[in-house]
Amino acid sequence: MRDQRYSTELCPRFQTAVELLGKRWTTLVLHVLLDGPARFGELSATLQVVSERMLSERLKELEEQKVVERRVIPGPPVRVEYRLTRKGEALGRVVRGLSKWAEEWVDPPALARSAAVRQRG
Amino acid sequence: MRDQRYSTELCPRFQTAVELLGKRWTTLVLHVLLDGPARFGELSATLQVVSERMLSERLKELEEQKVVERRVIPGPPVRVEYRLTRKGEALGRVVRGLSKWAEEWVDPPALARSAAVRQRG
DNA sequence: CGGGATCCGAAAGGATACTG
DNA sequence: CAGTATCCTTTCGGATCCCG
Repeated sequence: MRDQRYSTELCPRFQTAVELLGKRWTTLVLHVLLDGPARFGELSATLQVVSERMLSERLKELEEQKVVERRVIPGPPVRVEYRLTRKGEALGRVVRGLSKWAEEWVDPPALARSAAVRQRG
Repeated sequence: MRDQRYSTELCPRFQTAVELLGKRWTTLVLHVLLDGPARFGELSATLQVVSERMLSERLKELEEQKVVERRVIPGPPVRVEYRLTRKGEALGRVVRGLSKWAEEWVDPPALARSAAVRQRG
């Protein structure tokens, strides 16, 4: 039965998750890190649509939430590697699920366009 | 191997999915609809943190993406019911996955640091 | 290389009032 | 009941410059 769970407080844990994945780029960053650890520069190069400022910000948030681990490799030049924690891998599986859903249900030509979106069988 | 897939174009389908779930409240709405069809007023009452304007906007987007179906029940009073489509149920399973992740990995005390729910005063 | 600090326009979203 | 319209504040995020 639907109740008041979401009234003012929501399920706090779920909300934390929502706010995390809800932020722009976060899901993309996680998706890339699913392929393995990467350095800041790599991430930045791979995710060219994401500015360095945003990338930095998102990584910091993910680190605070213990979703990614930041490892400094002494230099020079200093290198910094980011990798998913166990918690992050678990979240990554959710991201994979989203990715799968997109492959299965979102058809390429339609996208955000209006027009006729063909429904699958 | 990590490549340029995300350079400027990204995987378009995945990006569509990200933009959908990424919008504030969308995930919450889907989570509620997982419990079954609901009318606008019900959704609004359940999701008290979400303004009617936002709820309306998100529902319209979800409808355009064929994630939810809008059914008008003639009145008066006119009633409008929203329910997940098959596509929506599939996406809902992703949302459930996120919910599960939150239950399993997000510890309650940590939530205070994350931007709290905007209390309406 | 891997960021942080600042500025500023764009966009999201809340409050309120109104409508069919 | 199920939304719209309008206004106005808050936040987001891109650009740019700087630093260890």
